[in-house]
Amino acid sequence: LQVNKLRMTHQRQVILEELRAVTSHPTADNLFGKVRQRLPKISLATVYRNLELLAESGVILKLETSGRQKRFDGNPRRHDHIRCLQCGRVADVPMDVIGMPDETPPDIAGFKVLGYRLEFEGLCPDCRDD
Amino acid sequence: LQVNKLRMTHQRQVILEELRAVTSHPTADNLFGKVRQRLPKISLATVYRNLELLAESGVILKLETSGRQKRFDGNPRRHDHIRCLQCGRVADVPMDVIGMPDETPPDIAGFKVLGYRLEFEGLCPDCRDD
DNA sequence: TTATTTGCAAAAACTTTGCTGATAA
DNA sequence: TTATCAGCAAAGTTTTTGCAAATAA
Repeated sequence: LQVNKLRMTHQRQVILEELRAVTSHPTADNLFGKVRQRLPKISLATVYRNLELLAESGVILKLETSGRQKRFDGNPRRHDHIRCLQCGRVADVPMDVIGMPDETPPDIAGFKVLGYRLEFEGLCPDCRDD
Repeated sequence: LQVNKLRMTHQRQVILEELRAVTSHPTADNLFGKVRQRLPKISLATVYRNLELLAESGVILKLETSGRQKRFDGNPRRHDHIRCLQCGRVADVPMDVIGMPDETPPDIAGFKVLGYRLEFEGLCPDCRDD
């Protein structure tokens, strides 16, 4: 990677690998659990710090979803998510599904608009009953 | 109000009034500060509990915005928000500004789609520099 | 009268931080 | 060699909960 001033430590490497190995948008704690299987001595603080740094560097994505804990995505490209109202699970929205404002106004309510965050909500395959 | 099984206690009344008196989308703690000026003995727990109950009843809106603390809106009608990346301030997006697809697909990635949350981000009038 | 609600205090849940020894480059 | 990083432990921040007394209906 070598982004910014980031050193590629073993821990950082493993965290990144584990995050990229799943599409479940894990929380810091989820990831801690996985990483710990490979690095039993790693601390939760290291996981938090690395996720934060990697997100700042644009290597990964920090999802500011609804719900208690933040979730992380190994794919830093801009894309939307859908969250299960029942179990909290998060999935990617295929990028061709929706058409967001192609012409987002440059100003809204006096704000200079820089972007937007679109999060769908619904019931995941396991939780939907129909 | 008399929604659900909710009793209209004095505290609940004041919390609701204070929330409706502003358009700043206050956090529970913000509101606690305002309410406390009228009810010095009220506890933060009461504010949290009431906001939760009022949101469940659909009387107010609980915004699951990005950022640390949740914010509340006295207006329960569906509308979008814009958040300042600098100071965290939240404002309403006038409802005619954007055109979200009214024909949201009923299914995305196997999920049954029930709704969506759209949050713009940018710089508020005080924080923008241009 | 009684199911809700309150205040208080404590706990829980999640995240950040200070410090010291370790290490990638 | 040295700026960055790790582990540990402690603290910080936000939210939730248990309980006994108070109260709206």
